[in-house]
Amino acid sequence: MKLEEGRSKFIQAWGSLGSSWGISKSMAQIHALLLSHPDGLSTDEIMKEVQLSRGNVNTNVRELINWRLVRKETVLGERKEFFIALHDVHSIAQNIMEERKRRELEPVRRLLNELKAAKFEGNKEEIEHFQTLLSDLSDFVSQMENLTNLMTKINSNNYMKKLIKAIS
Amino acid sequence: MKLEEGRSKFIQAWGSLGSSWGISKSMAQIHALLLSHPDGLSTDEIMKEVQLSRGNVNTNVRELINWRLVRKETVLGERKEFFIALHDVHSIAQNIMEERKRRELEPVRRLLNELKAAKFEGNKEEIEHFQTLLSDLSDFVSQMENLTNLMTKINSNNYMKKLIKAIS
DNA sequence: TTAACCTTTCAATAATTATTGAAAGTTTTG
DNA sequence: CAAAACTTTCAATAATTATTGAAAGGTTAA
Repeated sequence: MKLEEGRSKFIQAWGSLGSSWGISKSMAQIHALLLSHPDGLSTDEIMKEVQLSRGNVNTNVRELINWRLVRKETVLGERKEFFIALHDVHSIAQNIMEERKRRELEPVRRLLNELKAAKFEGNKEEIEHFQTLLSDLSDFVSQMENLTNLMTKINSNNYMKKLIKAIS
Repeated sequence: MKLEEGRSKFIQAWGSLGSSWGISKSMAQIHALLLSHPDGLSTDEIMKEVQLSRGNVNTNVRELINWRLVRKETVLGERKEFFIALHDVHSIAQNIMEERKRRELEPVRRLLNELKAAKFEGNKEEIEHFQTLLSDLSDFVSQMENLTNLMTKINSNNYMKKLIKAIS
């Protein structure tokens, strides 16, 4: 298989997988493209390679920067900006986990805290069941947060990585 | 606050949070409703409570059953079916993780395996970079899988839960 | 200062995904 | 068997989300 063909396959497939990750196809494609080009690409190069509009590339590259998966770089003597993917897979994993925590867990936490603070009136048993539910869900959220933190630890500590694998 | 008000707030909010979890609003609302009713509800009761069409309720309840978050039950002497949520939060967490693993990780694994098996022709350095990328991403996927397994372990073992919390 | 070059914004449009509701299907009951 | 009670399906429609591209905004170079 030609390398170009492999890369292209990767980019296309990564794009469609993006949707199951809650990420837009364009964003995932651009990410895949940049991951496969160690030296970074300019907006126009990205547009050409993945066949997307300038606005789309601009938006999604900035979103990738928000996720800390891509950084902007300027080359001496060049006017335009180049975008370079973070290539270390542990950092990628960590940034994705952190962003997902922020987007998925924090809003839940906020809701649960609000409801846990309320004083309810009504049928005693029903109230109790509802409050148990809230408290259980809180535990769940905490557990997910712990797991995220644990992943950070794993990344920075190879010994711990082996420990985890061993007990898993 | 009236209990009914709290529940309703919970159901509405859970619904909008659903989208950040990659779950449709209706599915999340129905799930929240069933979580707050220990004895289960019938299709018509769900329709009434969350104001959704029969078709929508049917589809999403069945999706919740696929996720193993809800089970169907028939009551002696009643013709209709009742839907009961899984109320144990550890099992809920585990089923969600497993479903997400299946949806999010497995397709990536398939793609990576396919590409890793290919023999590429082209610039040597570029090929090497691309293959390193593939292999790194494989490691990432494995790590996520290990984390999922770890969570299962945590759930079945309270001592391990404390261990994780301690080292996190 | 102005032209060239590049980035950003955003209203319009397209694509995707969710929802409805009526019709068809299924099972139970009399 | 037919009617009643319920569930499932699915084409049509609505709602949401992604994408375009042209115009506006910046910045640098001549």
